[in-house]
Amino acid sequence: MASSPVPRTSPSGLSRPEIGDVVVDWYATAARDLPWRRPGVDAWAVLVSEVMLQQTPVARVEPVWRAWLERWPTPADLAEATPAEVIRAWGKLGYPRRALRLREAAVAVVERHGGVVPAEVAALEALPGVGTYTARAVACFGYGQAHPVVDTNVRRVVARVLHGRAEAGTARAADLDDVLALTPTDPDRAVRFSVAAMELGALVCVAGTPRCGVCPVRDLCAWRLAGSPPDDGPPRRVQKFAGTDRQVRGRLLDVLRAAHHPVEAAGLDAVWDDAVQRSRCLDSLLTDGLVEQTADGLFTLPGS
DNA sequence: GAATCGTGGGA
DNA sequence: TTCCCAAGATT
Repeated sequence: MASSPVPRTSPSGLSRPEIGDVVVDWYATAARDLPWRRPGVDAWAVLVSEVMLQQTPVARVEPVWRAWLERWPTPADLAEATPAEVIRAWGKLGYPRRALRLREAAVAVVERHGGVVPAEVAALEALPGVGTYTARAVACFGYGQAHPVVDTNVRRVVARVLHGRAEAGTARAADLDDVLALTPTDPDRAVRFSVAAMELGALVCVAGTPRCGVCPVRDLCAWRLAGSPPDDGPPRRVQKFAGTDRQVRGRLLDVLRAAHHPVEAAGLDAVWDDAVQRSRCLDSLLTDGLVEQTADGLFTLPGS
Protein backbone atom coordinates (compact mmCIF):
# COMPACT_ATOMS: atom_id res chain seq x y z
CA MET A 1 0.00 0.00 0.00
CA ALA A 2 1.18 3.45 -0.72
CA SER A 3 -0.88 4.68 2.21
CA SER A 4 0.07 4.27 5.84
CA PRO A 5 -0.06 0.74 7.25
CA VAL A 6 -3.54 -0.30 8.21
CA PRO A 7 -4.56 -3.59 9.82
CA ARG A 8 -5.97 -5.80 7.09
CA THR A 9 -9.05 -6.47 9.10
CA SER A 10 -12.50 -4.99 9.12
CA PRO A 11 -14.49 -3.97 12.19
CA SER A 12 -16.06 -7.41 12.00
CA GLY A 13 -12.63 -8.95 12.43
CA LEU A 14 -12.52 -10.53 9.00
CA SER A 15 -9.46 -10.50 6.78
CA ARG A 16 -10.05 -12.25 3.50
CA PRO A 17 -7.66 -11.16 0.76
CA GLU A 18 -8.28 -14.49 -1.01
CA ILE A 19 -11.65 -13.10 -2.04
CA GLY A 20 -9.82 -10.21 -3.65
CA ASP A 21 -7.67 -12.61 -5.65
CA VAL A 22 -10.73 -14.33 -7.03
CA VAL A 23 -12.24 -11.00 -8.02
CA VAL A 24 -9.01 -9.95 -9.76
CA ASP A 25 -8.97 -13.16 -11.80
CA TRP A 26 -12.64 -12.70 -12.69
CA TYR A 27 -11.92 -9.15 -13.87
CA ALA A 28 -9.35 -10.44 -16.34
CA THR A 29 -12.11 -12.28 -18.16
CA ALA A 30 -15.15 -10.06 -17.60
CA ALA A 31 -13.98 -6.46 -17.68
CA ARG A 32 -15.63 -3.98 -20.03
CA ASP A 33 -13.42 -2.27 -22.56
CA LEU A 34 -13.92 1.29 -21.38
CA PRO A 35 -11.94 4.03 -23.13
CA TRP A 36 -10.44 5.50 -19.96
CA ARG A 37 -9.02 2.08 -19.05
CA ARG A 38 -6.95 1.70 -22.19
CA PRO A 39 -3.15 1.87 -22.15
CA GLY A 40 -1.71 5.33 -22.62
CA VAL A 41 -4.61 7.15 -20.99
CA ASP A 42 -2.96 9.71 -18.73
CA ALA A 43 -3.92 10.91 -15.27
CA TRP A 44 -5.66 14.00 -16.65
CA ALA A 45 -7.93 11.87 -18.81
CA VAL A 46 -8.57 9.62 -15.82
CA LEU A 47 -9.43 12.60 -13.64
CA VAL A 48 -11.86 13.90 -16.25
CA SER A 49 -13.50 10.49 -16.49
CA GLU A 50 -13.83 10.14 -12.73
CA VAL A 51 -15.48 13.51 -12.28
CA MET A 52 -17.86 12.87 -15.16
CA LEU A 53 -18.73 9.43 -13.79
CA GLN A 54 -19.79 10.80 -10.41
CA GLN A 55 -23.45 9.78 -10.14
CA THR A 56 -23.59 9.40 -13.91
CA PRO A 57 -23.97 6.26 -16.07
CA VAL A 58 -21.02 5.11 -18.19
CA ALA A 59 -22.95 5.22 -21.46
CA ARG A 60 -23.75 8.89 -21.01
CA VAL A 61 -20.17 9.82 -20.15
CA GLU A 62 -18.31 8.17 -23.02
CA PRO A 63 -19.06 10.61 -25.88
CA VAL A 64 -18.67 13.69 -23.70
CA TRP A 65 -15.37 12.43 -22.31
CA ARG A 66 -13.97 11.90 -25.80
CA ALA A 67 -15.02 15.34 -27.03
CA TRP A 68 -13.79 17.00 -23.84
CA LEU A 69 -10.27 15.56 -24.11
CA GLU A 70 -10.05 16.30 -27.79
CA ARG A 71 -10.81 19.93 -27.01
CA TRP A 72 -8.83 20.21 -23.77
CA PRO A 73 -6.12 17.51 -23.86
CA THR A 74 -4.22 18.94 -20.89
CA PRO A 75 -5.10 20.77 -17.66
CA ALA A 76 -3.48 23.90 -19.09
CA ASP A 77 -5.88 23.81 -22.02
CA LEU A 78 -8.93 23.59 -19.79
CA ALA A 79 -7.59 26.24 -17.45
CA GLU A 80 -7.88 28.76 -20.28
CA ALA A 81 -11.49 27.94 -21.09
CA THR A 82 -14.37 30.11 -19.93
CA PRO A 83 -17.07 28.82 -17.59
CA ALA A 84 -19.58 29.22 -20.41
CA GLU A 85 -17.51 26.95 -22.63
CA VAL A 86 -17.19 24.18 -20.08
CA ILE A 87 -20.87 24.37 -19.10
CA ARG A 88 -21.86 23.92 -22.73
CA ALA A 89 -19.32 21.15 -23.30
CA TRP A 90 -20.64 19.40 -20.20
CA GLY A 91 -23.92 19.14 -22.05
CA LYS A 92 -26.59 17.27 -20.14
CA LEU A 93 -24.42 15.07 -17.97
CA GLY A 94 -26.10 16.61 -14.96
CA TYR A 95 -24.77 18.31 -11.84
CA PRO A 96 -23.11 21.06 -13.90
CA ARG A 97 -21.26 22.41 -10.88
CA ARG A 98 -18.92 19.50 -11.59
CA ALA A 99 -17.94 21.20 -14.85
CA LEU A 100 -17.03 24.41 -13.04
CA ARG A 101 -15.05 22.52 -10.43
CA LEU A 102 -13.20 20.52 -13.05
CA ARG A 103 -12.14 23.76 -14.67
CA GLU A 104 -11.11 25.13 -11.27
CA ALA A 105 -9.16 21.94 -10.65
CA ALA A 106 -7.34 22.46 -13.95
CA VAL A 107 -6.43 25.99 -12.87
CA ALA A 108 -5.15 24.64 -9.54
CA VAL A 109 -3.11 21.96 -11.30
CA VAL A 110 -1.45 24.66 -13.40
CA GLU A 111 -0.85 26.98 -10.48
CA ARG A 112 0.21 24.47 -7.84
CA HIS A 113 1.64 21.58 -9.83
CA GLY A 114 3.12 23.01 -13.00
CA GLY A 115 0.30 21.69 -15.13
CA VAL A 116 0.82 18.07 -14.13
CA VAL A 117 -1.96 16.25 -12.29
CA PRO A 118 -0.46 15.43 -8.88
CA ALA A 119 0.09 11.80 -7.93
CA GLU A 120 -0.26 12.24 -4.16
CA VAL A 121 -3.67 11.52 -2.68
CA ALA A 122 -3.49 14.53 -0.39
CA ALA A 123 -2.69 16.89 -3.26
CA LEU A 124 -5.46 15.39 -5.34
CA GLU A 125 -8.01 15.72 -2.55
CA ALA A 126 -7.12 19.40 -2.29
CA LEU A 127 -8.35 19.99 -5.84
CA PRO A 128 -11.86 21.41 -6.31
CA GLY A 129 -14.46 18.71 -6.85
CA VAL A 130 -12.05 15.93 -5.87
CA GLY A 131 -12.99 14.01 -2.75
CA THR A 132 -12.02 10.77 -1.05
CA TYR A 133 -13.09 8.55 -3.91
CA THR A 134 -11.84 10.55 -6.89
CA ALA A 135 -8.43 11.27 -5.37
CA ARG A 136 -7.73 7.58 -4.81
CA ALA A 137 -9.18 6.60 -8.17
CA VAL A 138 -6.77 8.95 -9.95
CA ALA A 139 -3.78 7.83 -7.88
CA CYS A 140 -4.66 4.20 -8.51
CA PHE A 141 -5.97 4.15 -12.10
CA GLY A 142 -3.93 7.08 -13.38
CA TYR A 143 -0.65 6.41 -11.62
CA GLY A 144 -0.79 2.71 -10.78
CA GLN A 145 -0.60 3.19 -7.03
CA ALA A 146 -2.23 0.72 -4.66
CA HIS A 147 -4.96 2.50 -2.71
CA PRO A 148 -8.34 1.41 -1.45
CA VAL A 149 -10.82 2.94 -3.91
CA VAL A 150 -14.33 2.95 -2.51
CA ASP A 151 -17.33 3.93 -4.56
CA THR A 152 -20.97 2.94 -4.22
CA ASN A 153 -20.32 -0.32 -6.11
CA VAL A 154 -17.50 -1.34 -3.80
CA ARG A 155 -19.47 -0.46 -0.69
CA ARG A 156 -22.28 -2.71 -1.88
CA VAL A 157 -19.85 -5.57 -2.60
CA VAL A 158 -18.27 -5.17 0.83
CA ALA A 159 -21.65 -5.05 2.56
CA ARG A 160 -22.61 -8.38 1.01
CA VAL A 161 -19.39 -10.33 0.70
CA LEU A 162 -17.78 -9.24 3.95
CA HIS A 163 -20.60 -8.17 6.25
CA GLY A 164 -23.44 -10.37 5.01
CA ARG A 165 -25.80 -7.44 4.55
CA ALA A 166 -28.03 -6.87 1.55
CA GLU A 167 -27.29 -3.18 1.19
CA ALA A 168 -24.48 -0.79 2.08
CA GLY A 169 -25.28 1.84 4.66
CA THR A 170 -24.09 5.41 4.65
CA ALA A 171 -20.51 5.89 3.52
CA ARG A 172 -18.02 6.07 6.38
CA ALA A 173 -14.28 6.33 6.85
CA ALA A 174 -14.07 2.69 7.94
CA ASP A 175 -15.11 1.65 4.43
CA LEU A 176 -11.46 2.05 3.44
CA ASP A 177 -10.40 -0.49 6.08
CA ASP A 178 -13.11 -2.92 4.98
CA VAL A 179 -11.82 -2.82 1.43
CA LEU A 180 -8.25 -3.34 2.62
CA ALA A 181 -9.44 -6.48 4.37
CA LEU A 182 -10.42 -7.90 0.97
CA THR A 183 -7.43 -6.56 -0.96
CA PRO A 184 -4.77 -8.97 -2.26
CA THR A 185 -1.40 -8.54 -0.58
CA ASP A 186 0.54 -8.39 -3.82
CA PRO A 187 0.82 -4.71 -4.78
CA ASP A 188 0.17 -5.24 -8.47
CA ARG A 189 -2.88 -7.33 -7.75
CA ALA A 190 -4.01 -4.78 -5.17
CA VAL A 191 -4.09 -2.15 -7.91
CA ARG A 192 -6.11 -4.41 -10.17
CA PHE A 193 -8.45 -5.28 -7.31
CA SER A 194 -9.49 -1.66 -6.97
CA VAL A 195 -10.95 -1.57 -10.46
CA ALA A 196 -12.09 -5.18 -10.30
CA ALA A 197 -14.20 -4.66 -7.18
CA MET A 198 -15.92 -1.71 -8.81
CA GLU A 199 -16.56 -3.77 -11.92
CA LEU A 200 -18.04 -6.62 -9.89
CA GLY A 201 -20.44 -4.20 -8.26
CA ALA A 202 -21.32 -2.63 -11.59
CA LEU A 203 -21.92 -5.86 -13.52
CA VAL A 204 -22.78 -8.64 -11.04
CA CYS A 205 -23.26 -7.48 -7.46
CA VAL A 206 -25.69 -4.82 -8.63
CA ALA A 207 -28.34 -2.91 -6.76
CA GLY A 208 -31.78 -4.33 -7.09
CA THR A 209 -31.45 -7.96 -8.14
CA PRO A 210 -27.82 -9.16 -7.93
CA ARG A 211 -26.73 -11.82 -10.41
CA CYS A 212 -25.36 -14.24 -7.84
CA GLY A 213 -25.57 -17.11 -10.31
CA VAL A 214 -22.61 -15.74 -12.24
CA CYS A 215 -20.72 -14.26 -9.29
CA PRO A 216 -17.13 -15.46 -8.91
CA VAL A 217 -17.29 -15.25 -5.11
CA ARG A 218 -20.81 -16.59 -4.58
CA ASP A 219 -19.47 -19.43 -2.42
CA LEU A 220 -17.36 -17.07 -0.32
CA CYS A 221 -20.00 -14.37 0.11
CA ALA A 222 -21.15 -13.81 3.70
CA TRP A 223 -24.54 -12.58 2.52
CA ARG A 224 -25.11 -15.63 0.34
CA LEU A 225 -23.89 -17.97 3.09
CA ALA A 226 -26.39 -16.34 5.44
CA GLY A 227 -29.21 -17.13 3.05
CA SER A 228 -29.37 -13.73 1.33
CA PRO A 229 -31.37 -12.02 4.08
CA PRO A 230 -33.30 -8.90 3.05
CA ASP A 231 -32.06 -5.47 4.02
CA ASP A 232 -32.83 -4.72 7.66
CA GLY A 233 -31.82 -1.07 7.62
CA PRO A 234 -34.09 1.94 7.33
CA PRO A 235 -35.58 2.34 3.85
CA ARG A 236 -33.46 4.83 2.01
CA ARG A 237 -35.24 7.86 0.74
CA VAL A 238 -35.72 8.00 -3.00
CA GLN A 239 -34.61 11.37 -4.21
CA LYS A 240 -37.46 13.20 -5.84
CA PHE A 241 -36.88 15.19 -8.98
CA ALA A 242 -40.18 16.33 -10.45
CA GLY A 243 -41.08 19.71 -9.02
CA THR A 244 -37.78 20.20 -7.21
CA ASP A 245 -35.36 23.09 -7.51
CA ARG A 246 -33.04 20.71 -9.34
CA GLN A 247 -35.55 20.34 -12.12
CA VAL A 248 -36.11 24.08 -12.35
CA ARG A 249 -32.40 24.84 -12.31
CA GLY A 250 -31.93 22.31 -15.07
CA ARG A 251 -34.54 23.97 -17.23
CA LEU A 252 -33.16 27.44 -16.65
CA LEU A 253 -29.66 26.34 -17.53
CA ASP A 254 -30.98 24.50 -20.56
CA VAL A 255 -32.33 27.77 -21.96
CA LEU A 256 -29.09 29.61 -21.33
CA ARG A 257 -26.98 26.83 -22.84
CA ALA A 258 -29.02 26.99 -26.01
CA ALA A 259 -29.10 30.79 -26.20
CA HIS A 260 -25.86 32.24 -27.47
CA HIS A 261 -26.83 35.74 -26.39
CA PRO A 262 -27.89 37.11 -22.99
CA VAL A 263 -31.55 36.51 -22.18
CA GLU A 264 -34.07 38.78 -20.48
CA ALA A 265 -35.64 37.56 -17.26
CA ALA A 266 -38.93 37.34 -19.14
CA GLY A 267 -37.28 34.93 -21.52
CA LEU A 268 -36.97 32.47 -18.65
CA ASP A 269 -40.58 32.70 -17.48
CA ALA A 270 -41.75 29.90 -19.74
CA VAL A 271 -39.60 27.25 -18.09
CA TRP A 272 -41.57 27.18 -14.83
CA ASP A 273 -44.92 28.57 -13.70
CA ASP A 274 -44.08 29.19 -10.05
CA ALA A 275 -42.37 32.60 -10.14
CA VAL A 276 -41.14 32.33 -6.57
CA GLN A 277 -39.42 29.03 -7.17
CA ARG A 278 -38.13 30.20 -10.54
CA SER A 279 -36.57 33.26 -8.99
CA ARG A 280 -35.06 31.29 -6.14
CA CYS A 281 -33.47 28.88 -8.57
CA LEU A 282 -32.08 31.62 -10.79
CA ASP A 283 -30.54 33.20 -7.69
CA SER A 284 -28.96 29.92 -6.68
CA LEU A 285 -27.50 29.50 -10.16
CA LEU A 286 -26.00 32.97 -9.87
CA THR A 287 -24.59 32.09 -6.47
CA ASP A 288 -23.11 28.88 -7.84
CA GLY A 289 -21.42 30.73 -10.69
CA LEU A 290 -23.40 28.82 -13.29
CA VAL A 291 -25.21 31.96 -14.46
CA GLU A 292 -24.09 35.57 -14.74
CA GLN A 293 -26.05 38.79 -14.98
CA THR A 294 -24.87 41.40 -17.47
CA ALA A 295 -24.59 45.11 -16.72
CA ASP A 296 -27.93 45.70 -18.36
CA GLY A 297 -29.65 43.01 -16.30
CA LEU A 298 -29.71 40.15 -18.79
CA PHE A 299 -28.80 36.57 -17.92
CA THR A 300 -26.14 34.46 -19.58
CA LEU A 301 -23.59 31.75 -18.96
CA PRO A 302 -20.52 33.17 -17.16
CA GLY A 303 -17.66 34.52 -19.24
CA SER A 304 -19.40 34.15 -22.57
C1' DG B 1 -25.38 12.76 9.64
C1' DA B 2 -28.56 14.67 6.40
C1' DA B 3 -29.75 17.52 2.52
C1' DT B 4 -28.67 19.24 -1.84
C1' DC B 5 -27.23 19.09 -6.51
C1' DG B 6 -29.32 16.81 -13.00
C1' DT B 7 -30.50 13.64 -16.17
C1' DG B 8 -32.48 9.89 -18.57
C1' DG B 9 -32.53 4.77 -19.32
C1' DG B 10 -34.41 0.53 -17.71
C1' DA B 11 -37.14 -2.63 -14.66
C1' DT C 1 -46.50 4.74 -15.84
C1' DT C 2 -43.87 5.01 -11.89
C1' DC C 3 -39.97 4.18 -9.49
C1' DC C 4 -35.16 3.17 -9.02
C1' DC C 5 -30.76 4.70 -9.41
C1' DA C 6 -25.77 5.70 -11.84
C1' DA C 7 -17.50 5.58 -10.63
C1' DG C 8 -19.67 11.66 -5.08
C1' DA C 9 -18.64 16.18 -3.33
C1' DT C 10 -19.93 19.81 -0.58
C1' DT C 11 -22.15 22.20 3.08
